[in-house]
Amino acid sequence: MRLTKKNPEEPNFFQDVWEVVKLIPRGRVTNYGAIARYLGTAMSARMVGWAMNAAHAHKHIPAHRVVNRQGLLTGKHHFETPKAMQQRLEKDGVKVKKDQVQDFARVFWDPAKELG
DNA sequence: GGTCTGACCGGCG
DNA sequence: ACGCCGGCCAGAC
Repeated sequence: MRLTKKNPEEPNFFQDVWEVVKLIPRGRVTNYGAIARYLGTAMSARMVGWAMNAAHAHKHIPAHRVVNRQGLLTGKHHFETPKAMQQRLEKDGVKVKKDQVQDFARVFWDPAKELG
């Protein structure tokens, strides 16, 4: 099934992404693919990133808690300043070094696993 | 309306 | 470890 506007019955894809992102606990991070899998669009991880871009303009969403599969802060250039993402993560208690989340495996939060 | 791009991912050589 | 490729799908041009 597709979560697009072609299927009006399905909830809005962006909204789903944002809700999941809001549920990320403080001090934890997740990645685009995990969110995509949780929403049932495993191969559409790119759309999650694209949704994050839209989210940035919309409301206050902890977009800094979403990194790529390696734990790299690939989206930092889309924040107010390139350093904002890392600063917010460190404020959450997540160590970041050279755009790389430290102890990534440990702070990783998988919605499909945590939420069911 | 074809073509390219993207805050990605997994697989393969 | 490294690079390349195909897949996904919404926008921009």
